[in-house]
Amino acid sequence: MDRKKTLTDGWSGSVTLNDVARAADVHPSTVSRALDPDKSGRVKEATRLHIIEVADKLGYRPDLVARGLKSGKTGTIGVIAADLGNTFVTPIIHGVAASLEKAGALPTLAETQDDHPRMVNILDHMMSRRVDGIIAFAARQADKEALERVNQVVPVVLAGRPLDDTDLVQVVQDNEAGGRLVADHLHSLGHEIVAQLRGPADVANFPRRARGFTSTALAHGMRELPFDESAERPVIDEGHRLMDLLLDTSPDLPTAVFAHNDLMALGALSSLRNRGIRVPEDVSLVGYNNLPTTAFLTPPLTTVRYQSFEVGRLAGKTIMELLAGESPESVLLEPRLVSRGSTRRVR
Amino acid sequence: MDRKKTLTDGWSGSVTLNDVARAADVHPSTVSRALDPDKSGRVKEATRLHIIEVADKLGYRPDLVARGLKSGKTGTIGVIAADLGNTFVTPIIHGVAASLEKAGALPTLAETQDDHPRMVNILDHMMSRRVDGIIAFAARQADKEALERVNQVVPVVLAGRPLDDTDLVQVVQDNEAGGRLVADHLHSLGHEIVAQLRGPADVANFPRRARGFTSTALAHGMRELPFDESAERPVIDEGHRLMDLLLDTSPDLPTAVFAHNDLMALGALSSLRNRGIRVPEDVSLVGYNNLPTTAFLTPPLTTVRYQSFEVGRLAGKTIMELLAGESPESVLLEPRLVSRGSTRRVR
DNA sequence: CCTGACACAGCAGACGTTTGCATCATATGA
DNA sequence: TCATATGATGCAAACGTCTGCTGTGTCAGG
Repeated sequence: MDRKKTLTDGWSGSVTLNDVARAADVHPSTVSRALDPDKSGRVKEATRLHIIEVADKLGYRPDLVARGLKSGKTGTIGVIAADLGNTFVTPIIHGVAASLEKAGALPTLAETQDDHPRMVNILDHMMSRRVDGIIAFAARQADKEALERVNQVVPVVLAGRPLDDTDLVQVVQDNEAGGRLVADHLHSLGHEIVAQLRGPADVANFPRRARGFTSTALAHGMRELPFDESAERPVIDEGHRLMDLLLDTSPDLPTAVFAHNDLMALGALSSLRNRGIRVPEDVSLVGYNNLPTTAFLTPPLTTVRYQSFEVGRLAGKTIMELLAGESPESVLLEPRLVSRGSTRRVR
Repeated sequence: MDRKKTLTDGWSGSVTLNDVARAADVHPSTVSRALDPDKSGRVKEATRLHIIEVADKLGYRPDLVARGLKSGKTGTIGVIAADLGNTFVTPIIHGVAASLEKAGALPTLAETQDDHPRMVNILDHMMSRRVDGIIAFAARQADKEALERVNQVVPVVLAGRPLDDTDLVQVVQDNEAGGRLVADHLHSLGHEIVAQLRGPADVANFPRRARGFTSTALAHGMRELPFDESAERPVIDEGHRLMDLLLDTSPDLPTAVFAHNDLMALGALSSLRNRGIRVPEDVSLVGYNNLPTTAFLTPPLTTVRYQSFEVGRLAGKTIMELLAGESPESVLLEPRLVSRGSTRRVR
């Protein structure tokens, strides 16, 4: 029953239901029913075939805008990222797009740049566009209330970035477990003096990683250097800055450093290099996210795999389920440590 | 989870022009005019202020879907990528989003996976959604006809990936110049036997890079090893495969290899490493695109800077100009070589 | 006072679909 | 053969916004 008209077969511009109706000598409503798979049982088979033939010949394509106005559903999901320049988000978008496509929906994209007023504007704009739902992987704690308010009207799913104290459905990784994995790993290599380069404190991922790491390090009897400075944004430059700061202010040198994401690890790496500190001979280094290119660094970066594509895919799936009236649970994905050359046994 | 509409908040989506009209005790058309900056001169100042006040109090938000049906403009630009998993496209999307936002438009995203039928489906779907224009950075030569047909109805801009023999507006880099830069660079380092790892032949970028490289190499009297195999897709694995193939089949070893993009260069790098061939001591390696992490490889990768963000930004700007009835020219950006440690002087 | 100009606001018909209801013809059962 | 059920289609009213036209008043000029 593949009666889909493709552009390459010839596309006449804007043929409406009425045009088809006139050409097929029936009423527009009959055309509407004939073309709707759900309703087509209510039209005589012969009429239906005739209408379909005429529609095809004319190159009719339904106007999804008009349908959206009538039905209240636009088939569009708003997707909100913090920073499209961060390669971490690409796989998430990728996953979302793949997932939505199955349902015939399309993502529409905006970027908050981690700015709360911008987030509010974007939500406002998307509501005006009557998106059917929203997937946000840009949530900061400050955005919570606005997101929850939107959720009264259309489903909202948080992806990649969790939020504390909210009932919003979330599809995220267990960041605390991730932090624990890193501490376990370093402990198993014999490290005793460690430090963290923290990501922004109001993006819940980072405090959670920190918490998991600290508690486990403590449990193992490791010493974590007190260093509470955190990055403005989780980017290369900030990793560099924090590493410099740590080296300049700390009386002791850690034998291992946990940077809260791979980009910050990169910055830390170049900071260390600049000072002639070798990785992993002098200091072991761990990142987070497992960006595709980290395996090709020298040394290859030990990191924590973040299933970004999977997060996106599940977020897309989840929002479609919400739209279908189901009640999907939040998802907490398990992290996995990827041990490579940037960490090494001490002593 | 309970998802009933609450009609008491600003985003309920149920406050219409009619609601405002009723509350302000005027006709809907008057509200429409009062709220339209262009038409507001046709409404008495006092009435206008009153209407605005009421609209604000009720939290009125125009329904962009209804407006779109009436006006034929949706404020949405279709953005078509080949592979959202390729980090090369992120900055382009980023640039597009930044540029559209200024005009109050929003990108809506789809992915062809470099498959022609999918491209046709996507175009079809986007036309149904009545996008105002389309930016494609996924164009393969096979897609040309379909894209040109769409261009009869709404403006189409090609970004990042050019097309041969078309009148479509393009915002791309001068890939041939890029290829020339690489050959010049290798020549200046004294290389005489070189080879290319080619990207897919039907993505115009790659043959152009090849052409620029080959002609300049020839002009410099360098010898290019005959190796016509090209990658199925411009990804890490394919770079690895091609490098293996070259090493297995070529009687001579090149002193320098030009991989058509950074990801392929990464693959080539690991292929070389596996065989104990050192970079750059034994073979110099050049990539293309200047992905953010290439500078952190060991050795840091010599590559060609592709201004992806700028391409996206200009593509967005261009399509808005087309929508405004202007006639923007195609843009050809100049590449720049970024010389780093993966290439070295021979002899 | 009358006429015309003008400023303001209402009216109603689109835009392309969907859908409850009405209508008509035909088939069914007694 | 009549009444009723059934099946197929037409009718028209929406969805929320915009806009050309049609009234109203008010005011100036004659």
